Order: sequence, then structure tokens, then C-alpha cells
Amino acid sequence: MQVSLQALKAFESAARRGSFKLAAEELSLTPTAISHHISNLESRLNVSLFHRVGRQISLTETGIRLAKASSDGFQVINKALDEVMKASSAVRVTTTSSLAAMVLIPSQHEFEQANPDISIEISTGERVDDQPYIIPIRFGVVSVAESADVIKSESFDLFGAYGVEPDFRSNEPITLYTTQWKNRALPEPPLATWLAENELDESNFRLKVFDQELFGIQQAMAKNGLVFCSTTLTGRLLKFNLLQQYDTKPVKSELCYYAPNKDHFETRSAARFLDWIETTLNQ
Amino acid sequence: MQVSLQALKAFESAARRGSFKLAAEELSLTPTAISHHISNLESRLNVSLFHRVGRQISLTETGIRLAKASSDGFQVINKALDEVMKASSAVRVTTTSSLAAMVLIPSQHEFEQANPDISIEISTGERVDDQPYIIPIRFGVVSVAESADVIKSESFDLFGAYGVEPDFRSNEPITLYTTQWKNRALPEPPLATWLAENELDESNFRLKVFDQELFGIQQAMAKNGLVFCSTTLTGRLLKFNLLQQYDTKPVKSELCYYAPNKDHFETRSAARFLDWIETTLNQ
DNA sequence: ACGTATAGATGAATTTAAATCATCTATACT
DNA sequence: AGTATAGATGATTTAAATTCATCTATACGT
Repeated sequence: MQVSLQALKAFESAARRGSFKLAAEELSLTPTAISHHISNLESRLNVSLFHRVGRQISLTETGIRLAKASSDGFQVINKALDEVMKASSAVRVTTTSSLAAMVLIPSQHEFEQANPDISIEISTGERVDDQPYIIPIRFGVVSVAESADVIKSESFDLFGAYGVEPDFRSNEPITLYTTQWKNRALPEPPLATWLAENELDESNFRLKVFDQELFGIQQAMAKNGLVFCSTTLTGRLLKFNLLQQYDTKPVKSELCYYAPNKDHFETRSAARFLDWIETTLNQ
Repeated sequence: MQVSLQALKAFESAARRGSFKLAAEELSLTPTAISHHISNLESRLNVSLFHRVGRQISLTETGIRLAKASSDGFQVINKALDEVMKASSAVRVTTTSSLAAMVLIPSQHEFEQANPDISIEISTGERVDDQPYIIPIRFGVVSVAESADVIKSESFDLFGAYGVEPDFRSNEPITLYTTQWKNRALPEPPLATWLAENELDESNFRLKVFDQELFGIQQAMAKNGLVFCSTTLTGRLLKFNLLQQYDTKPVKSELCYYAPNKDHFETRSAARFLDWIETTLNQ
């Protein structure tokens, strides 16, 4: 003897609203459907749930009990469903200031255009980034990240604004922005390797250091010098001719961007976003 | 965006059992149905609820949350449904010792034969008789009972066993059993009225009094005398020739059997039982 | 008191959803 | 490698839910 959950839902609504008509409106049905559901429920359970006096209905004792229990039960379920739906309606992502400012935020609109059903929330900052339903995109050493989680391994190279053409042979040292991470556990940008690889010397440059790559990039764009930074952050700027690259050889580093448990995010939206960000960064 | 409760039930079962196959068995469905339900749920909610690695499934984080909530919710609902069904599977009735012993218990089997889906529990006693799901059949004055609640108004008359033929004209007084209720608020059996109506005198009888009609009836059946009692209790005994009636005129009394809120009992079984008892007593 | 409007009941017809069947894929276990 | 098992997928069948048309009883306004 199984009772239909839909019938129970119809009953719960009718009990709460005190009317078949109002229940029908609430559930987008006809009053007839409610009536059928409730009489079905009553005959299955072998009880009357409503007293019917003409067009007036009132709950029986049993009806009151069952209405209370089903209201409570459905409420628990609906709360959870709401939470899940809320979580899946928007992708919430948190990452470093530099990736957010240089890549995510500038291309946020493009993603939302291509995926009109998904909205993106981007946040940065120190706060704990592993609360449920928030996707962290972390910056760290490849050996720490699961290899499947890596979105992009970092290479570093020299960039400058259009019109800025450095003469490496000049006696005058060139202003070069580079980065020293706040987190000292991270390896430094591979400037020394890059200099050696490109047969240059540190004495050709006047180094200026920020704790975020973002700031050096902005200085370079303002034609205040060159920047030695990751290719990930500059990819988009190169594409729009806001920066240029010289004929130097980029060098790989131990650094990468990665999303913990990248392939285990439950929401389709999150999966779509992660796919997209990976494609974007690697193209 | 509405989610099907059946799909949610399928998911809940699959989550709890850890297998689509086992969920299918639990819900008497095919594994295919479970699979369809769950993928439907996932696409409506836009989330993955299970990780599928080949034929191995495991809940996602979201899946764990939703499974917990839906388990809890369904449990609340099922508990209430079980309670209602339990209550409606048996009719529990409480009444006076006399009605129980003389009428209800002897005809219990007959009712259960005619209504194989209903079982009857009969209880008597002083204890509170208005706990939920128990039907009280009370004995009292008609003025106290709602008129719609009255099952049978009482008449009183003289009864004796077969072979016992009293000679009212004899000098020897006849032993007559009558009743004085424990509850003094109830009117006495209308013996005086009956004597006057039948032009008899109390001196013709040797009165013996019990506090329940039942006992007097049993004495009469044992041919230890006659009994002055209600026609309700003796109806069945007359039918089976265990008692006989004489050519005396019965007299009405202010007493009656009634069931409070008789027409408002929720269970169909209870309604059926009350119909039946009313028919039985009045035929 | 009468007519009209409203809420619900009822049964037949229809539409929609759910379950199954047949087929296929991937993995675990001999 | 070969077989058995769990699940996925799409087409078809089956069953359930919803509506439509009709009817009853009551509330309400005139």
C-alpha cells in the first residue's frame, strides 16, 4: 500500500491553505486534480482527512497530524533543494588578485555571454577559500597540486607596452618590474634562469619589486618600464595589443594555477566554467 | 523548475543503499528507472549527485547533503503515514461491560467475516476512553448526548430462559434481577413504570440487584429467575433462543447508547463499524 | 425567497510522466 | 581473454496524473 507523494503534496498544500482551490493555484493545477489526489489519499489510507460540509472543508484530527508531519518533511527537503539550486545557479570562484584582475574579471562578460544560464561571482582575498560551493583557483608549486588539478603551468617572460623598445646593449639600465610573493614558501620568479637563457645580465636592469604581478604589469602598460611576469596573466593583454613580447625565450617555472579536485566539482556550471578557464588560459 | 518527488525518492534510496540496483529492489522498480530518475534530477538541479567511475558510484558533496535532507524529510513523512495506517487498520472500541459481553464480543467475529479488511479490538473499563483513534460507545441519558450521536434509545422489558414460565398470579414471589448502576447520576431502570404499564405489583417479585445488567441476564439464562433489562442487550439472545420475552409491554427509558461525534470519525473502518453496530442494535 | 456565483465531487477522456525493454559500455572477477 | 555485473541510453509501452464536462450543495446579494 503505497501513497503517492504528489497526492501528499496536494494534501499538504490544501491543508495549509485551507482550500482545494488555493492549493490548486499554488501547485499550478486545477481544483479537480487536488480533489482527486486527496480522495485517492483518503482511500489508500482508509481515513478521512477533511470534513466536507457543503463547500466548506476542515481538517479531521488525523488530517491535522498528517498535515503537520508532511509540512515539516517537505520543508526539510525543499530547504535542501533550494540550497542546491542556489549553488548551481551561479559559479562562485575565488583566486589571486592578479588572476582575477588580469584574466577572470576582464573575460567574465565573455563567458556569461557564451553561457547565458550561468552567472559568475569572482572574489579574491585571504579568507578561507574552501567553503562549500566556492571554487578556489590557487597559485602554487606543481609538486603540491594533484597533476589532474593543474590548469596551467607557468612560464615567465619579458613584456612591455607597444612603443617601448628596450636596448639591452645600452649603458642606461632598463627599469624592470618583477615580483616577490608575500608567501615566501613560493619559489621566486625564475629571473636568473631567464637572464642566463637569454644571455643577459642583471646589471642591464634596474629591478623594482611588487608583491603581486598585477602591479608590475600595470607599470609596464603605463610605459614606466618592462615587466618580467607570467605568460598566463599577459596572454589576454597581448591579444589586445596592450602589451608586446620581445624575441626573448620564455622559461618554465615550478609555479602553476590549479583548482583542488578540479574534476570533482558537482555543478555542471562549475564544470563548464573550469573547462572554459582552462581553454582560455591555454590558448 | 520543479523536481519530481519520485525522482527524489529514487535518489534517496540509491544514496542510502549505495547502488541503483538495490534502490530498484527497494522501490520495486528496474535499475533503469532509478537511473532515469537520478539523471533527470541531476539535470533539473544542474548538479552531479553521484560520481560514476565505471560501474562504481559514490555520492558527491552535494549528493551527500541532499541525501541527508531527503532521508530526514521522508522519514518524518513516513512515520506519520505509518501511524495513520496503523490506526486505520484496526477499529478500537471501548464500551460498558454489558454491551461488550452481550453484544460486541459475541458478534465481533460476524463483523470481521463481513469485513475481512477490518479487525476489531474491544475494550471495557474505567480508564480514559477518549484517547485518539479509540471509539467510545457510552451509556447515558439521551439529553446529555448529541441527538446525532445516539445509536440506540433504550427500552426495558422482562426476559427469562426458555422453559421458565412465570405465574404472575401465584402467591410465591418470582425472583427478578434488575440493575442499579454504579453511577448514581444515571436514572434507574424504569421498573415502576413497567409494573404500572403491565398492571403488576412489586410484591409479586423478589428483587435482586446487580450493578451491571450483564449479571442479571446471566442469572436469567441459568434459569435462576427473570431479568428486567434493556432490549438492546437481549436482542441477540432472543434471536438465538437463549432467552424469551413474555407478553408484557416494554417501556421506554431516558437511557441510550451513543458514540460522541459519531459522524466525525475519520477512518472508513470506524464509520463502517459504527454503521454496522447501529444496524445490528436496531434490527 | 429567489437567482447567481462559488467550492467541491464525480466519471470519462486526454495528456503527460514514469517504467520497461532492448541494446550498449565499462569494469570486475575468474 | 571470457563472462558476469552495474549502469547508461533511447524507443516503446504502460500507468498515472490532469483536465473537461457535468453535477450538487451552500453562501451571498437583491
